[in-house]
Amino acid sequence: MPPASRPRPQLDVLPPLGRARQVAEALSRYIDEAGLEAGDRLPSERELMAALGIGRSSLREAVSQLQALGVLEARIGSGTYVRKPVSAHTLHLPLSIEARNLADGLMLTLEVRRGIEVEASMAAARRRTAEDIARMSDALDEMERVHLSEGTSGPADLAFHLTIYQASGNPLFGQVLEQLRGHFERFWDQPFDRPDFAGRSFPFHRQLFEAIRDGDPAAAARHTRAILDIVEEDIRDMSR
Amino acid sequence: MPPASRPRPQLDVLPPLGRARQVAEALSRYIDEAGLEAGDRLPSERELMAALGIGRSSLREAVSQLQALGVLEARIGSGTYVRKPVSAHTLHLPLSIEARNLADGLMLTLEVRRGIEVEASMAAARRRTAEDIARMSDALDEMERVHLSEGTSGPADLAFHLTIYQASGNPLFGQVLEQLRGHFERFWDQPFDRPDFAGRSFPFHRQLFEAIRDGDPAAAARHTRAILDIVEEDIRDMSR
DNA sequence: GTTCAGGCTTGGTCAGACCAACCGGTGGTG
DNA sequence: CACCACCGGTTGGTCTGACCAAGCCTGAAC
Repeated sequence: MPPASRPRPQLDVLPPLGRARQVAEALSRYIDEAGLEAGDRLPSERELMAALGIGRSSLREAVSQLQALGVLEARIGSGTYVRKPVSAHTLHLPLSIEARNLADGLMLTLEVRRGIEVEASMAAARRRTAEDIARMSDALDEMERVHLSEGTSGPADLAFHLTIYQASGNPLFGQVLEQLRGHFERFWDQPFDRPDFAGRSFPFHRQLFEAIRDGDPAAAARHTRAILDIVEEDIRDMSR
Repeated sequence: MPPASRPRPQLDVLPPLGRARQVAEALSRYIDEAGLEAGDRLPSERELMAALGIGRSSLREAVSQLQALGVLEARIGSGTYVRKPVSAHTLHLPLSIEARNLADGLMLTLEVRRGIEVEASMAAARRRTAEDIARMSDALDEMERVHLSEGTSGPADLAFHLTIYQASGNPLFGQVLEQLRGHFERFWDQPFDRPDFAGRSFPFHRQLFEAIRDGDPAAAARHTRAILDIVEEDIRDMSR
């Protein structure tokens, strides 16, 4: 403690906790204020560390954290890119699940998926806007077109479901399901090798759309269950 | 194994992507194999980097990532500690939620919770064993006892729901919901300040138990929804 | 106009150094 | 004997500077 005559030589206490956290927050704020969206590029690390007045280590640790949180993606020789836009008020809640169980059973993940997927459909039926309906309708048309012309419709199917998650008004649905789907599909080798995989679920998609469009949560839940029940059956068939 | 004609000087391609990822995985494996649990201490950074044969930067970036994922916690002058045990097979799904105010974040996570919670109750109603029923019954009795004597029942309520997750036969439910609950309760400061919080959900718990015991998935889903609806209303009330 | 080689940029890694907070033992003091 | 101030070693936190490898981009050669 300095003498009374000279109370304190302006000792602004440094980071009470986590310099990397501060930097990560600064980057988040930058992403928000600069209006960066998914795919956009951040300034180079050298520029950032100069602008923030910090060493490269600190900058890199912050980037590393945001990378682990799925916010950023660094590509060597190219730059650092935004994967999902964030702001300074973004709250991160990382979940961890033991994947050993998943390896021998995607049925377990499918069950969790069903719960979330049903709830998302119900939320969409309650909150969908006119734009949501238009988006879903377009995606559904495209999906049916691809399905009829090619017999299968992997990406188009995903696109349709994404519009549903979007219509739910709760971004968490899309985030959870996106990753769950990712790890889900990684388990079997050729999800689209069987051109008729989950093909029987095809007609239910329009019913699901109509239920959401008409604002009928119960029907939306029912049709979502029907689709996932078919997926479940087909998985059982394929694993025999 | 030196090549016969020396077509290649053994050029094991280095990290295709992410050295930090490899290190983080190595640390996860170590935590698993060493049987470390929450609160246990890791070797010092100097030891780790020597043992792994890497520079400190790489080690620190990996630790930084695991820290962002809530797995580790570094305390300066003391060491690095485990917050939640993981293994090499642990799957991380980082969620980000844009929460201008707490109540919004609460509602968003609650919605996801509801989906999973309902599905877990239905699964439990389908698959519960005699031991499950006994466990649930005990937990319910204890919860009711605590509730009547103390007016509130946080931990006992959690214990009851855990028996449901267990009865579902799907470990993923427990894993996801446990963490979702954790984040959930961290959002507001004094979850148990209001002794009557979610108190109205009290009677529904026995109905939920009976539905699961009787193997009635539809009723189980209904009562689970009723409980969470009350939680939702109370959140709305408290945030006013 | 196409191709490709070489240089520049960018992220990735390493090494060494110093700082600040913490921990534990040591020795003095009551 | 109990207590506590002190001090040095340990540990995470940060900075600097250097080098590497992969992407990219420009410009010369064909």
